[in-house]
Amino acid sequence: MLRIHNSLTGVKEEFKPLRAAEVRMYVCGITVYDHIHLGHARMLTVFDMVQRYLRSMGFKLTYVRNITDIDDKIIERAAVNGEDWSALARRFTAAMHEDCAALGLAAPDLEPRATDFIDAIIAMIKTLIRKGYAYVARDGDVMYAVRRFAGYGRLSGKKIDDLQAGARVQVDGAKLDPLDFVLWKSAKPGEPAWASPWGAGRPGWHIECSAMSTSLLGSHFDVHGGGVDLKFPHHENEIAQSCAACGTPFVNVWMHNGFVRINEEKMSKSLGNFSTVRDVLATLRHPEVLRFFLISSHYRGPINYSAAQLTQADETLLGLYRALEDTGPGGQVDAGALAEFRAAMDDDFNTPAALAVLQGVARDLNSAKAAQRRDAAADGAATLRALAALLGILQQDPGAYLQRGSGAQTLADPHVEALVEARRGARAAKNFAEGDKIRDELAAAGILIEDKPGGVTHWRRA
RNA sequence: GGCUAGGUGGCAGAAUGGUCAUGCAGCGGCCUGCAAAGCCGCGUACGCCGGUUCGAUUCCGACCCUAGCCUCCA
Repeated sequence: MLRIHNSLTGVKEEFKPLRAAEVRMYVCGITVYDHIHLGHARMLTVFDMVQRYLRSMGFKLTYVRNITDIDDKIIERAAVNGEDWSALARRFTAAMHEDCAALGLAAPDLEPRATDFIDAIIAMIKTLIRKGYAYVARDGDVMYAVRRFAGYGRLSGKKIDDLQAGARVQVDGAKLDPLDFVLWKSAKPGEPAWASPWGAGRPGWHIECSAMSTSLLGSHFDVHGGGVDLKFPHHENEIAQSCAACGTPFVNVWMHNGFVRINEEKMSKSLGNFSTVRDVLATLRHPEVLRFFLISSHYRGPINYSAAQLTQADETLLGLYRALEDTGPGGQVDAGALAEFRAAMDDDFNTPAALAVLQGVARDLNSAKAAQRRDAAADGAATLRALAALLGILQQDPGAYLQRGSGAQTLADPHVEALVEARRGARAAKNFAEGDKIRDELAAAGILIEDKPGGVTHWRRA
């Protein structure tokens, strides 16, 4: 039985999809005006993990993750670059897809772009106006009247009066209430614009997600996810829009992943303390190290990013790959380990606990290998690979993975092989001094030697 | 100021009212020509103060500290 923490109620609940054996999930994606950073990578990886696990449970999943390809930031950045805004959006969409592929993320089933849903957005705004939830302000923008929606603040646990008392929200003369938010922005000269009943303009950010999610998944669906920073106001506003326009409940389960922090501070574009995915990946032995780091703690908690943390993730992953080394295909998946693993994942996607199960399997596998119990080793390897597949890790060839290295390589593979062979010859002749000298040379070049039973020597990069 | 999530051993990070998390690093042992890897073993961790309880890291209350949201942000 899968239990998921629902941000709407604040507790873990048994997960029951609206339609039997079918799950509809929407996740707020990226605004494409720059390269994605580690914070985005966490969100993408978390919901990739969720997606894989739901599918492994046998659910027919429709996973929708949008792309915001029209936004103030995009327009500003394009102006700075002297670039066409849509060209810039396309460029960073392509870059994001490259990064996602590098991270080993399965593509969502649908990846709608806001600019392809202008008609649906306009239709939704018309409905909101007709039903009295929205109004045209005197500057021509269309605003949502927050006080008309009774449930406003339920998701974020905020009360409208508290929000106003403390925050000193910037008062915009065109708004009837300071908390009202924009649904349609009238275009200023030179800005991208679409025709609408309220004149040329573009959609506000919040309405995009309401229009795309309800268009593709229906007015009432199972799961909606995103980073915690979207809880308020973005997701609160989505609820207000979708419920008011459709007249139905909107989402059953809200999931929010925690932040990536750096020096105990949120990593974000506005603070300027972000590391892009591609920069970080360039320092790693394999993108899987980043994925492993991201799933090493529970998705709802914060994680603190540092190079030392990535090194630790690298070391741990290395150990798991070592266990898989010299194990062939075949073998039976251990039902007990699988059940333990699923129990961990069923508890609100407890990936750290699931990883602990993997470690236990790896230990047994190592013992079996040491004792030359070939069948047990094959079963252990099959189990380890099968469980890890559900998390999207340990699917590379172990030997190749271990030889990859994470820094600049000082010695090419053929040279390494030649030295390893020379050392083998020296040792066979009991010339240990020479053999150790070669091993020291290799170590100085970042190559580590491991002698296996039967005169076999493995090498790997530090 | 309002609201939310946290404070676990050297580090990372789970669970849990009384028995093991797990990993990395460290120490001892086995194995090895020596290593490495692996296996076995070891370290009396739960922010502070009260309360409930036979017993609390785990429940309740106060306090301290950290992060986040209240403006764009995954």
